[in-house]
Amino acid sequence: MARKSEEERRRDLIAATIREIGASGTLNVTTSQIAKSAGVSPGLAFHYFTDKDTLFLAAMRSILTEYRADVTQALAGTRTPDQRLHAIAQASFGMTSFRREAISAWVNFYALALRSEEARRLLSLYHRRLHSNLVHALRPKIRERAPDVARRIGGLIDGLYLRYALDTRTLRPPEEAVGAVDGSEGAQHVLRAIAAECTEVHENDEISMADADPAPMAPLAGPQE
Amino acid sequence: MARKSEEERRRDLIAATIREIGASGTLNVTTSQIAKSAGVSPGLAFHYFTDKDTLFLAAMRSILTEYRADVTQALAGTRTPDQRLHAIAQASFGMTSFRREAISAWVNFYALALRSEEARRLLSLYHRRLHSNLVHALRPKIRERAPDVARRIGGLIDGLYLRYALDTRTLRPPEEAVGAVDGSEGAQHVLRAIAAECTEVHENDEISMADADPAPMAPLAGPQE
DNA sequence: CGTCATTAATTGACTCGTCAATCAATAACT
DNA sequence: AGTTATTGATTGACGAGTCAATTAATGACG
Repeated sequence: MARKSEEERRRDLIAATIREIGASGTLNVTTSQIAKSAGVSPGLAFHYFTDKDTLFLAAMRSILTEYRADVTQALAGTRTPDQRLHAIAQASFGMTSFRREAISAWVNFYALALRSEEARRLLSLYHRRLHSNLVHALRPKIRERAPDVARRIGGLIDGLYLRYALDTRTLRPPEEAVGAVDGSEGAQHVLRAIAAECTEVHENDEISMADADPAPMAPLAGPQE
Repeated sequence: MARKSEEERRRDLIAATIREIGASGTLNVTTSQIAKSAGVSPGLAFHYFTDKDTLFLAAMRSILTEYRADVTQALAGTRTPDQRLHAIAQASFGMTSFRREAISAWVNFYALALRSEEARRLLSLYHRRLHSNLVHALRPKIRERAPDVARRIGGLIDGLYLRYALDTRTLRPPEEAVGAVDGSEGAQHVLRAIAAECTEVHENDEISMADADPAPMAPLAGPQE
């Protein structure tokens, strides 16, 4: 047997992949670069991963796992629905997701989803988890309206993430993060949107008694939930 | 002189670029492919565009121009703020933006923004235009809250676009658009979010008289506007 | 404790294909 | 005849994936 365990090598290679994608901003990174960054020979990457795409997907799974851990941790101490919503917003715009490496991985991951079924599966897994977390936190506040609202909030999180992540000020790899945009502003926006949605639901509930709107907001059922 | 005017050739090449990016889902398209698709020899692309990235950016500018024309047209006949908001939502999720080619261009464009300053400039141009349109339409309804709300609605549009665009059902290039997801659902969501935001603003205005909240929603000033 | 055989990780030179960009030749036009 | 678009063969570089050789472990046996 040789130096390191399979487990460790895979981790090293995945970490190197994320690092290199982060540095270059592209999936056009050579396996040699990645191997070098991981401190191994070019050939070894193919011993552990069948091809480049497999390696990328493994890297993306790793990013998703990190994000998931972040969310889980943030949700851990929460008791109220509002705390849970706050936790989700914070985690989505937290340092973990705003490292240049994570941004690069995410954006290129979206592009990969255009041509890789597996990437799309992974993406929809993320979507479902986020949606489920949001619904769980929203249900106590707005009952059956939770799924519908959650779909918008999920979209909002992704959209704002992309905007802040691709802001010229956020990028710039060196530590000269001068006017750096962190995610907290994004999290603020998300919480306001949630507040607005919840206020409106309550408003409508009160009014609908007197108003008797025949079809107050049709279902708009989505794929899951 | 030869067959076609410079103007025409450029258009052909740009159209071919968009077509090929759409077909492959990647920026990894060879200039030969593009040239062939445009009906010219491989070398000609470099006569009109200095290099590949320049060609991509020209293609993206073309997509943005199309989108802009769509929005402009949709806004043309409008009289009320609500009509304007409806027009923006419709255009953002209209057929123009949901062709596979446009989706592919957009998603890869986001990825390009990671490494190209010029792409980022273009992206922020799009952001500013959208924001400005939204503010213009929202101002009559919610006055000074328009810019803040517009930022969220803009983010929501982008996020939902990405979600519907990358939905497995939306993709699939052939015309077997069976359970095809079109954008209208996305547009519905955007309009609901706007409704919620506006309701909340009015709600707050009424309440704040009696309630006297010391700092009701701090400014959250953004880069533009 | 050595030493040798076995097993498996690791290496890195190599193959084979690909592609961006060039450029000398040519065709189309005035 | 002169000008300019257009061609397409070519170059030079690069990169994914392979593979035979090498190295490091393990343990069996003396």
